[in-house]
Amino acid sequence: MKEKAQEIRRTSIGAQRNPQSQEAILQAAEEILVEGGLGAFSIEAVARRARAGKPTIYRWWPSKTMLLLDVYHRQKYVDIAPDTGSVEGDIFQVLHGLLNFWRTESGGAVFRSVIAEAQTNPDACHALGAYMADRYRQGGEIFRRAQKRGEAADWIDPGQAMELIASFAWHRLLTDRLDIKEDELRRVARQFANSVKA
Amino acid sequence: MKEKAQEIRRTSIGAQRNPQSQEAILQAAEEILVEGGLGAFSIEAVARRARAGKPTIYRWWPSKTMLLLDVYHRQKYVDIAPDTGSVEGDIFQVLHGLLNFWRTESGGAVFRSVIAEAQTNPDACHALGAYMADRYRQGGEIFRRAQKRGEAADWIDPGQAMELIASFAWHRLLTDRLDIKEDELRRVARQFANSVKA
DNA sequence: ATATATCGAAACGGTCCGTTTCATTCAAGC
DNA sequence: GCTTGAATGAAACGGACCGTTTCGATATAT
Repeated sequence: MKEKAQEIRRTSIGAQRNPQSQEAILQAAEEILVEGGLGAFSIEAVARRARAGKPTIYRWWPSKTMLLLDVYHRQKYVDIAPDTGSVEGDIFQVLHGLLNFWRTESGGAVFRSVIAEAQTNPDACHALGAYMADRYRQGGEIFRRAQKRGEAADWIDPGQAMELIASFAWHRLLTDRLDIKEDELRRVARQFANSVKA
Repeated sequence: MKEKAQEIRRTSIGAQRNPQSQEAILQAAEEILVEGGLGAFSIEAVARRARAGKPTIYRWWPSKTMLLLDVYHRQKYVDIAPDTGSVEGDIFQVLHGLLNFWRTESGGAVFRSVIAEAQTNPDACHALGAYMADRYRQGGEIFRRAQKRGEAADWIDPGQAMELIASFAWHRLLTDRLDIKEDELRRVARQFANSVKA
């Protein structure tokens, strides 16, 4: 598991940022979040695992919160605006994709940590809010298409409709109930599809 | 603000728990959560504010998490199953009640802290999950009544429908967006009501 | 009267915080 | 080529909080 390259001590490469250290720090931070959660996430622990000095971390990340947000933004994206041809199909796809990603990849642990951090740190809360607003605007595409097809009512706010769907996924993530059965998830998707019907 | 009674030093009242200390500790814990959030919530801080000894706290609460959950369970309840005569009215009432309680009372700060704690502590997560399952079962009454009236489809799972509504409220709480305008909230209630229509 | 359990205060070793000091390494500028 | 200066990891600092132990004082229960 451990790479040889990580066992040799890194040192300065001159008057410039060492990308190997940056990568090692972000990597270590993510691993700690996945293995031990936000409770195990400390600058000391990250520095130890990355074989980096604490000043090196503090030089490039002003706080634990910012390092956490940086780890979060390195995560890969889940397609929040699939096009299956029907609203119900699209909604199911979004929910299935989100829950599955959070359950199987490292994304779940990282995102849980970001949300928890946002409850303590106003900066994290603001950053999270801005990011989510943008994603919901994007994801609202599902409903804009449905409105063009006449499948969704005009009074529906696409972004807000997407927020309701993501809210359900958040709730399952935060209560550790991502392992929803497929027929249950189909019923939820059906209900959400019903909610926008004309 | 500060009561005289809290300024005199409390002491043992014999071989039994001192209810004044218990009350002072829970009170101090709640105040700290409201004023400084979960980040300021430490056993040391609670002991200082309550003028209590740390061993006294640790004797009755095994961990910070359990003290937090105790504070949470002292909160007053929001009626999650009102009966206005229509599903849409009921849903609006539930959402309005929840958001308003979280915004104006101390309940919001405390609940945010519990959710955040649940992302770190499995005990808190399990306790929260069990509590929420029970509340959704109760709150599902709204939809059971609607089904009897023929206002809601039979394939709707009342508890699950209530979970979707609460999920939206959670999401607003966690992203610090409780100050939703009334007409927006009405649109959300309308959409949720639409989602259960036959 | 004695035993017992509680109370608050104080101090312990340990962890992590954010910062400072240090010797080392190497790019940039003269 | 030589000097300057920034970045690196290691070590140590004072401070906060952790969970625990010790302590003397208090008052119920037996």
